[in-house]
Amino acid sequence: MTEGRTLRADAVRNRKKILAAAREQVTAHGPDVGMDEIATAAGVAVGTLYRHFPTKTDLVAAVMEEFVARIADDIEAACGRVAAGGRAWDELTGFLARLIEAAATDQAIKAATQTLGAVPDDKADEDRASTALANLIRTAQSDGDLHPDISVADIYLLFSSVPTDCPPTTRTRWLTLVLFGLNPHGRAGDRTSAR
Amino acid sequence: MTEGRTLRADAVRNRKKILAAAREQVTAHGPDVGMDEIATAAGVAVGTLYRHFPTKTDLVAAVMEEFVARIADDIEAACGRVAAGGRAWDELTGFLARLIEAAATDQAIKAATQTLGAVPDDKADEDRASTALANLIRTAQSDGDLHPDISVADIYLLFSSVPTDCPPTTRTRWLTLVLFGLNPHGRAGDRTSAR
DNA sequence: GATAAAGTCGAACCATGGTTCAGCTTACTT
DNA sequence: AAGTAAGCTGAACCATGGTTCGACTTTATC
Repeated sequence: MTEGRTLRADAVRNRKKILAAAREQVTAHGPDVGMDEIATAAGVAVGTLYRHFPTKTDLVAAVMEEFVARIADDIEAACGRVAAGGRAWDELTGFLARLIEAAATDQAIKAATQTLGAVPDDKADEDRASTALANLIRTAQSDGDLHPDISVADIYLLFSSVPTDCPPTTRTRWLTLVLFGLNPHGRAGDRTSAR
Repeated sequence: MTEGRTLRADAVRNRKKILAAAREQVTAHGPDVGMDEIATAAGVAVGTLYRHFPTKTDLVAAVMEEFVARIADDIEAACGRVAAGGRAWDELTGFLARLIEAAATDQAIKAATQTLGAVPDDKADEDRASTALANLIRTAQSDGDLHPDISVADIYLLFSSVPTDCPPTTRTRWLTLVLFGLNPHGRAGDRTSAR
Protein backbone atom coordinates (compact mmCIF):
# COMPACT_ATOMS: atom_id res chain seq x y z
CA MET A 1 0.00 0.00 0.00
CA THR A 2 2.64 2.48 1.04
CA GLU A 3 4.91 0.72 -1.49
CA GLY A 4 6.54 3.32 -3.70
CA ARG A 5 8.77 1.29 -6.00
CA THR A 6 11.47 -1.26 -5.24
CA LEU A 7 14.41 0.74 -3.92
CA ARG A 8 17.94 0.14 -5.05
CA ALA A 9 20.27 -1.61 -2.62
CA ASP A 10 22.40 1.45 -1.78
CA ALA A 11 19.28 3.56 -1.55
CA VAL A 12 17.89 1.49 1.32
CA ARG A 13 21.28 1.61 2.98
CA ASN A 14 21.42 5.40 2.69
CA ARG A 15 17.87 5.79 3.89
CA LYS A 16 18.80 3.96 7.07
CA LYS A 17 21.95 6.01 7.54
CA ILE A 18 19.97 9.21 7.05
CA LEU A 19 17.30 8.28 9.55
CA ALA A 20 19.95 7.21 12.06
CA ALA A 21 21.90 10.44 11.63
CA ALA A 22 18.75 12.55 11.79
CA ARG A 23 17.68 10.80 14.98
CA GLU A 24 21.09 11.40 16.49
CA GLN A 25 21.38 15.03 15.43
CA VAL A 26 17.82 15.97 16.37
CA THR A 27 18.30 14.30 19.72
CA ALA A 28 21.45 16.29 20.37
CA HIS A 29 20.55 19.69 18.95
CA GLY A 30 16.79 19.75 18.54
CA PRO A 31 14.72 20.02 15.37
CA ASP A 32 16.60 23.16 14.33
CA VAL A 33 19.75 21.39 13.14
CA GLY A 34 20.75 22.25 9.63
CA MET A 35 20.23 19.80 6.81
CA ASP A 36 23.96 20.04 6.14
CA GLU A 37 24.75 18.74 9.58
CA ILE A 38 22.44 15.78 9.21
CA ALA A 39 23.88 15.05 5.78
CA THR A 40 27.47 15.21 7.05
CA ALA A 41 26.64 13.02 10.02
CA ALA A 42 25.09 10.50 7.64
CA GLY A 43 28.10 10.60 5.33
CA VAL A 44 25.88 11.72 2.48
CA ALA A 45 25.30 14.86 0.43
CA VAL A 46 22.37 17.19 1.06
CA GLY A 47 20.76 16.31 -2.22
CA THR A 48 20.36 12.73 -1.08
CA LEU A 49 18.26 13.85 1.86
CA TYR A 50 15.87 15.46 -0.57
CA ARG A 51 15.66 12.31 -2.65
CA HIS A 52 14.28 10.47 0.36
CA PHE A 53 12.31 13.24 2.00
CA PRO A 54 10.67 16.00 -0.04
CA THR A 55 11.27 18.60 2.66
CA LYS A 56 13.03 19.03 5.97
CA THR A 57 9.71 19.02 7.76
CA ASP A 58 9.05 15.52 6.47
CA LEU A 59 12.42 14.25 7.64
CA VAL A 60 11.98 15.70 11.11
CA ALA A 61 8.43 14.37 11.22
CA ALA A 62 9.75 10.90 10.48
CA VAL A 63 12.15 11.17 13.41
CA MET A 64 9.45 12.53 15.67
CA GLU A 65 7.24 9.57 14.92
CA GLU A 66 9.93 7.32 16.30
CA PHE A 67 9.99 9.26 19.53
CA VAL A 68 6.24 9.30 19.87
CA ALA A 69 6.38 5.55 19.30
CA ARG A 70 8.93 5.25 22.11
CA ILE A 71 6.68 7.23 24.44
CA ALA A 72 3.73 5.05 23.47
CA ASP A 73 5.78 1.94 24.24
CA ASP A 74 6.59 3.33 27.67
CA ILE A 75 2.96 3.96 28.62
CA GLU A 76 1.86 0.62 27.29
CA ALA A 77 4.52 -1.08 29.40
CA ALA A 78 3.23 0.83 32.42
CA CYS A 79 -0.27 -0.32 31.57
CA GLY A 80 0.97 -3.88 31.43
CA ARG A 81 2.50 -3.60 34.90
CA VAL A 82 -0.80 -2.27 36.21
CA ALA A 83 -2.60 -5.24 34.71
CA ALA A 84 -0.09 -7.41 36.56
CA GLY A 85 -1.08 -5.85 39.87
CA GLY A 86 0.86 -2.57 39.93
CA ARG A 87 -0.66 0.60 41.35
CA ALA A 88 -1.88 2.87 38.53
CA TRP A 89 -0.96 6.13 40.28
CA ASP A 90 2.59 4.98 40.81
CA GLU A 91 2.92 3.94 37.19
CA LEU A 92 1.44 7.22 36.04
CA THR A 93 3.81 9.34 38.11
CA GLY A 94 6.69 7.09 37.14
CA PHE A 95 5.91 7.56 33.49
CA LEU A 96 5.63 11.32 33.87
CA ALA A 97 8.92 11.45 35.76
CA ARG A 98 10.65 9.47 33.04
CA LEU A 99 9.08 11.68 30.39
CA ILE A 100 10.22 14.91 32.01
CA GLU A 101 13.69 13.53 32.55
CA ALA A 102 13.94 12.37 28.95
CA ALA A 103 12.75 15.75 27.71
CA ALA A 104 15.58 17.41 29.58
CA THR A 105 18.29 15.36 27.90
CA ASP A 106 16.65 14.83 24.61
CA GLN A 107 15.83 17.88 22.51
CA ALA A 108 13.68 15.75 20.24
CA ILE A 109 11.53 14.40 23.05
CA LYS A 110 11.07 17.94 24.23
CA ALA A 111 9.79 18.94 20.81
CA ALA A 112 7.71 15.78 20.65
CA THR A 113 5.89 16.56 23.92
CA GLN A 114 4.98 19.94 22.51
CA THR A 115 3.54 18.28 19.43
CA LEU A 116 1.51 15.64 21.27
CA GLY A 117 -1.59 17.72 21.75
CA ALA A 118 -1.62 19.36 18.34
CA VAL A 119 -1.41 18.75 14.58
CA PRO A 120 0.44 15.43 14.31
CA ASP A 121 0.93 13.25 11.27
CA ASP A 122 1.60 10.20 13.39
CA LYS A 123 -1.97 9.21 14.10
CA ALA A 124 -1.18 5.58 14.80
CA ASP A 125 1.39 5.95 17.58
CA GLU A 126 -0.33 8.91 19.16
CA ASP A 127 -3.51 6.89 19.35
CA ARG A 128 -1.62 4.06 21.02
CA ALA A 129 -0.24 6.51 23.59
CA SER A 130 -3.62 8.12 24.16
CA THR A 131 -5.57 4.92 24.71
CA ALA A 132 -2.93 3.49 27.03
CA LEU A 133 -2.83 6.75 28.98
CA ALA A 134 -6.61 6.80 29.16
CA ASN A 135 -6.50 3.30 30.57
CA LEU A 136 -3.98 4.31 33.21
CA ILE A 137 -6.02 7.37 34.14
CA ARG A 138 -9.23 5.38 34.48
CA THR A 139 -7.64 2.87 36.81
CA ALA A 140 -5.95 5.51 38.95
CA GLN A 141 -9.30 7.27 39.29
CA SER A 142 -11.18 4.17 40.39
CA ASP A 143 -8.37 3.64 42.91
CA GLY A 144 -9.19 7.10 44.24
CA ASP A 145 -5.66 8.28 43.55
CA LEU A 146 -6.50 10.73 40.79
CA HIS A 147 -9.06 13.50 40.64
CA PRO A 148 -12.10 12.06 38.83
CA ASP A 149 -12.44 14.72 36.13
CA ILE A 150 -8.88 14.60 34.83
CA SER A 151 -8.70 13.68 31.16
CA VAL A 152 -6.00 12.67 28.70
CA ALA A 153 -6.16 16.16 27.24
CA ASP A 154 -5.41 17.57 30.69
CA ILE A 155 -2.22 15.55 30.98
CA TYR A 156 -1.16 16.59 27.50
CA LEU A 157 -1.95 20.19 28.38
CA LEU A 158 0.16 20.16 31.49
CA PHE A 159 3.05 18.35 29.88
CA SER A 160 3.09 20.27 26.63
CA SER A 161 5.20 22.81 28.46
CA VAL A 162 7.71 20.87 30.49
CA PRO A 163 10.59 23.08 31.66
CA THR A 164 13.78 21.72 30.13
CA ASP A 165 16.52 24.32 30.22
CA CYS A 166 16.94 24.22 33.98
CA PRO A 167 18.71 22.22 36.72
CA PRO A 168 17.29 18.79 37.57
CA THR A 169 16.06 19.98 40.96
CA THR A 170 13.88 22.55 39.21
CA ARG A 171 12.33 19.89 37.01
CA THR A 172 11.65 17.71 40.03
CA ARG A 173 10.03 20.62 41.79
CA TRP A 174 7.85 21.31 38.77
CA LEU A 175 6.61 17.74 38.70
CA THR A 176 5.86 17.93 42.41
CA LEU A 177 3.81 21.08 41.95
CA VAL A 178 1.83 19.61 39.08
CA LEU A 179 1.19 16.33 40.87
CA PHE A 180 -0.26 18.26 43.82
CA GLY A 181 -3.07 19.29 41.52
CA LEU A 182 -3.75 15.79 40.28
CA ASN A 183 -3.83 13.82 43.50
CA PRO A 184 -6.88 14.24 45.77
CA HIS A 185 -4.86 13.16 48.82
CA GLY A 186 -3.10 16.51 48.66
CA ARG A 187 0.45 16.45 49.92
CA ALA A 188 0.23 12.72 50.41
CA GLY A 189 1.15 12.20 46.79
CA ASP A 190 4.46 13.98 47.27
CA ARG A 191 7.40 11.63 47.18
CA THR A 192 9.81 14.10 45.60
CA SER A 193 11.91 16.38 47.75
CA ALA A 194 10.82 20.00 47.59
CA ARG A 195 12.94 22.90 46.33
CA MET B 1 24.62 59.08 35.51
CA THR B 2 23.04 57.29 32.58
CA GLU B 3 23.28 60.63 30.74
CA GLY B 4 24.86 60.11 27.36
CA ARG B 5 24.88 63.55 25.76
CA THR B 6 22.10 66.07 25.12
CA LEU B 7 20.05 64.64 22.27
CA ARG B 8 18.87 66.70 19.38
CA ALA B 9 15.17 67.60 19.29
CA ASP B 10 14.22 65.31 16.42
CA ALA B 11 16.32 62.55 17.90
CA VAL B 12 14.21 62.46 21.04
CA ARG B 13 11.08 62.51 18.89
CA ASN B 14 12.30 59.59 16.83
CA ARG B 15 13.38 57.64 19.87
CA LYS B 16 9.83 57.86 21.17
CA LYS B 17 8.35 56.86 17.82
CA ILE B 18 10.70 53.90 17.65
CA LEU B 19 9.87 52.65 21.11
CA ALA B 20 6.15 53.11 20.43
CA ALA B 21 6.37 51.22 17.14
CA ALA B 22 8.51 48.50 18.66
CA ARG B 23 6.03 48.08 21.51
CA GLU B 24 3.17 47.84 19.05
CA GLN B 25 4.89 45.44 16.66
CA VAL B 26 6.30 43.19 19.35
CA THR B 27 2.88 43.06 20.97
CA ALA B 28 1.29 42.02 17.72
CA HIS B 29 3.84 39.65 16.26
CA GLY B 30 6.18 38.70 19.08
CA PRO B 31 9.89 39.43 19.49
CA ASP B 32 10.63 37.89 16.09
CA VAL B 33 9.40 40.85 14.03
CA GLY B 34 11.90 42.14 11.56
CA MET B 35 13.74 45.37 12.15
CA ASP B 36 12.36 46.58 8.85
CA GLU B 37 8.83 46.21 10.08
CA ILE B 38 9.52 48.14 13.23
CA ALA B 39 11.28 50.84 11.21
CA THR B 40 8.41 51.14 8.75
CA ALA B 41 5.86 51.26 11.54
CA ALA B 42 7.86 54.05 13.15
CA GLY B 43 8.13 55.96 9.89
CA VAL B 44 11.88 55.78 10.10
CA ALA B 45 14.73 54.05 8.26
CA VAL B 46 16.42 50.96 9.66
CA GLY B 47 19.66 52.80 10.21
CA THR B 48 17.95 55.08 12.69
CA LEU B 49 17.05 52.12 14.88
CA TYR B 50 20.72 51.28 15.09
CA ARG B 51 21.59 54.83 16.04
CA HIS B 52 19.42 54.49 19.14
CA PHE B 53 19.94 50.81 19.93
CA PRO B 54 23.23 49.06 19.16
CA THR B 55 21.49 45.79 18.38
CA LYS B 56 18.03 44.32 17.96
CA THR B 57 18.37 42.50 21.24
CA ASP B 58 18.76 45.81 23.03
CA LEU B 59 15.68 47.27 21.40
CA VAL B 60 13.54 44.28 22.25
CA ALA B 61 14.94 44.28 25.78
CA ALA B 62 13.85 47.88 26.18
CA VAL B 63 10.32 46.93 25.17
CA MET B 64 10.31 43.91 27.46
CA GLU B 65 11.23 46.08 30.39
CA GLU B 66 8.06 48.07 29.84
CA PHE B 67 6.00 44.91 29.98
CA VAL B 68 7.70 43.63 33.08
CA ALA B 69 7.00 47.03 34.59
CA ARG B 70 3.33 46.69 33.67
CA ILE B 71 3.19 43.27 35.33
CA ALA B 72 4.88 44.67 38.41
CA ASP B 73 2.29 47.47 38.55
CA ASP B 74 -0.48 44.90 38.41
CA ILE B 75 0.83 42.86 41.34
CA GLU B 76 1.51 45.95 43.40
CA ALA B 77 -2.05 47.10 42.83
CA ALA B 78 -3.26 43.68 43.98
CA CYS B 79 -1.09 44.04 47.06
CA GLY B 80 -2.65 47.39 47.73
CA ARG B 81 -6.16 45.93 47.59
CA VAL B 82 -5.11 43.23 50.06
CA ALA B 83 -3.82 45.90 52.42
CA ALA B 84 -7.25 47.51 52.09
CA GLY B 85 -8.92 44.32 53.28
CA GLY B 86 -9.06 42.15 50.15
CA ARG B 87 -8.47 38.41 50.32
CA ALA B 88 -4.92 37.55 49.22
CA TRP B 89 -5.86 34.28 47.50
CA ASP B 90 -8.48 36.01 45.39
CA GLU B 91 -6.05 38.71 44.39
CA LEU B 92 -3.40 36.14 43.58
CA THR B 93 -5.68 34.07 41.35
CA GLY B 94 -7.07 37.24 39.82
CA PHE B 95 -3.59 38.40 38.94
CA LEU B 96 -2.67 35.03 37.47
CA ALA B 97 -5.87 34.95 35.43
CA ARG B 98 -5.16 38.40 34.04
CA LEU B 99 -1.59 37.41 33.31
CA ILE B 100 -2.55 34.29 31.40
CA GLU B 101 -5.21 36.17 29.48
CA ALA B 102 -2.78 38.93 28.57
CA ALA B 103 -0.18 36.41 27.48
CA ALA B 104 -2.69 34.94 25.06
CA THR B 105 -3.36 38.23 23.28
CA ASP B 106 0.00 39.80 23.72
CA GLN B 107 2.97 38.04 22.18
CA ALA B 108 5.32 40.29 24.13
CA ILE B 109 3.82 39.41 27.50
CA LYS B 110 4.10 35.78 26.56
CA ALA B 111 7.79 36.24 25.88
CA ALA B 112 8.11 38.31 29.04
CA THR B 113 6.66 35.59 31.26
CA GLN B 114 9.23 33.20 29.86
CA THR B 115 11.99 35.63 30.73
CA LEU B 116 10.81 36.33 34.26
CA GLY B 117 12.63 33.48 35.91
CA ALA B 118 15.88 33.77 33.98
CA VAL B 119 18.61 36.16 32.77
CA PRO B 120 16.91 39.55 32.83
CA ASP B 121 18.49 42.98 32.44
CA ASP B 122 15.57 44.69 34.13
CA LYS B 123 16.58 44.11 37.72
CA ALA B 124 14.55 47.01 39.09
CA ASP B 125 11.10 46.10 37.79
CA GLU B 126 11.58 42.42 38.28
CA ASP B 127 12.49 43.05 41.89
CA ARG B 128 9.35 45.12 42.34
CA ALA B 129 7.29 42.27 40.93
CA SER B 130 9.05 39.69 43.06
CA THR B 131 8.70 41.48 46.38
CA ALA B 132 5.04 42.31 45.75
CA LEU B 133 4.36 38.72 44.78
CA ALA B 134 6.21 37.47 47.85
CA ASN B 135 4.01 39.72 49.94
CA LEU B 136 0.85 38.33 48.36
CA ILE B 137 2.07 34.78 48.82
CA ARG B 138 2.90 35.30 52.48
CA THR B 139 -0.53 36.71 53.23
CA ALA B 140 -2.37 33.98 51.34
CA GLN B 141 -0.38 31.39 53.27
CA SER B 142 -1.17 32.86 56.68
CA ASP B 143 -4.82 32.88 55.57
CA GLY B 144 -4.46 29.15 54.99
CA ASP B 145 -5.42 29.53 51.34
CA LEU B 146 -2.06 28.63 49.88
CA HIS B 147 0.20 25.68 50.52
CA PRO B 148 2.84 26.85 53.02
CA ASP B 149 5.93 25.88 51.05
CA ILE B 150 5.09 27.64 47.80
CA SER B 151 7.67 30.24 46.84
CA VAL B 152 7.94 33.05 44.34
CA ALA B 153 10.21 30.84 42.26
CA ASP B 154 7.45 28.21 42.16
CA ILE B 155 4.98 30.66 40.70
CA TYR B 156 7.49 31.80 38.12
CA LEU B 157 8.24 28.19 37.31
CA LEU B 158 4.62 27.31 36.72
CA PHE B 159 3.88 30.42 34.71
CA SER B 160 7.00 30.39 32.62
CA SER B 161 5.15 27.96 30.38
CA VAL B 162 1.67 29.36 29.99
CA PRO B 163 -0.12 27.82 27.02
CA THR B 164 -0.96 30.59 24.57
CA ASP B 165 -1.72 29.21 21.16
CA CYS B 166 -4.97 27.59 22.18
CA PRO B 167 -8.66 28.42 22.68
CA PRO B 168 -9.62 30.45 25.78
CA THR B 169 -11.34 27.45 27.36
CA THR B 170 -8.06 25.54 27.27
CA ARG B 171 -6.26 28.37 29.03
CA THR B 172 -8.94 28.48 31.68
CA ARG B 173 -8.66 24.76 32.17
CA TRP B 174 -4.90 25.03 32.54
CA LEU B 175 -5.24 27.67 35.24
CA THR B 176 -7.74 25.48 37.05
CA LEU B 177 -5.40 22.50 37.00
CA VAL B 178 -2.49 24.56 38.31
CA LEU B 179 -4.54 26.19 41.04
CA PHE B 180 -5.58 22.74 42.28
CA GLY B 181 -1.98 22.20 43.21
CA LEU B 182 -1.64 25.49 45.04
CA ASN B 183 -4.73 25.51 47.17
CA PRO B 184 -4.86 23.20 50.20
CA HIS B 185 -8.67 23.21 50.17
CA GLY B 186 -8.57 21.03 47.09
CA ARG B 187 -11.43 21.52 44.69
CA ALA B 188 -12.75 24.33 46.85
CA GLY B 189 -10.42 26.73 45.10
CA ASP B 190 -12.04 26.00 41.77
CA ARG B 191 -14.15 28.84 40.50
CA THR B 192 -13.47 28.26 36.83
CA SER B 193 -15.63 25.92 34.77
CA ALA B 194 -13.90 22.71 33.87
CA ARG B 195 -13.01 21.56 30.33
C1' DG C 1 29.82 -5.88 -20.31
C1' DA C 2 26.75 -2.56 -22.28
C1' DT C 3 22.64 0.22 -21.51
C1' DA C 4 19.22 2.69 -19.06
C1' DA C 5 17.23 3.97 -15.02
C1' DA C 6 17.92 5.09 -10.33
C1' DG C 7 20.61 7.32 -7.14
C1' DT C 8 24.15 10.57 -5.62
C1' DC C 9 26.83 14.64 -5.41
C1' DG C 10 27.60 19.50 -4.13
C1' DA C 11 27.99 23.90 -5.80
C1' DA C 12 24.76 27.34 -6.75
C1' DC C 13 20.29 29.41 -5.87
C1' DC C 14 17.16 31.93 -3.15
C1' DA C 15 14.79 33.89 0.74
C1' DT C 16 15.14 35.84 5.19
C1' DG C 17 16.84 39.09 8.43
C1' DG C 18 20.26 41.46 11.13
C1' DT C 19 23.84 44.96 10.42
C1' DT C 20 26.77 48.61 8.16
C1' DC C 21 28.26 52.94 6.05
C1' DA C 22 28.92 56.73 2.63
C1' DG C 23 26.23 60.44 1.35
C1' DC C 24 22.65 63.57 2.40
C1' DT C 25 19.60 66.44 5.67
C1' DT C 26 18.55 68.73 9.81
C1' DA C 27 19.09 71.01 14.13
C1' DC C 28 21.81 73.69 17.13
C1' DT C 29 25.77 77.23 17.68
C1' DT C 30 28.12 81.77 17.01
C1' DA D 1 23.39 83.32 7.74
C1' DA D 2 27.12 80.18 7.68
C1' DG D 3 29.32 76.28 9.64
C1' DT D 4 29.51 71.98 11.79
C1' DA D 5 28.41 68.07 14.13
C1' DA D 6 24.59 65.09 14.98
C1' DG D 7 21.16 62.55 12.88
C1' DC D 8 18.86 60.20 9.10
C1' DT D 9 18.55 57.39 4.95
C1' DG D 10 18.37 52.99 2.43
C1' DA D 11 20.74 50.34 -0.67
C1' DA D 12 24.16 47.04 -0.05
C1' DC D 13 26.47 43.66 2.78
C1' DC D 14 26.73 39.36 5.06
C1' DA D 15 25.49 35.14 7.39
C1' DT D 16 22.33 31.46 7.79
C1' DG D 17 19.74 27.68 6.05
C1' DG D 18 16.43 25.37 3.14
C1' DT D 19 16.02 23.86 -1.64
C1' DT D 20 17.23 22.84 -6.59
C1' DC D 21 19.42 20.77 -10.60
C1' DG D 22 22.66 19.30 -14.18
C1' DA D 23 26.74 16.41 -14.21
C1' DC D 24 28.43 12.20 -12.55
C1' DT D 25 28.28 7.28 -10.49
C1' DT D 26 26.20 3.07 -9.21
C1' DT D 27 22.91 -0.62 -9.49
C1' DA D 28 20.13 -3.66 -11.91
C1' DT D 29 18.74 -5.71 -16.31
C1' DC D 30 19.44 -8.11 -20.77
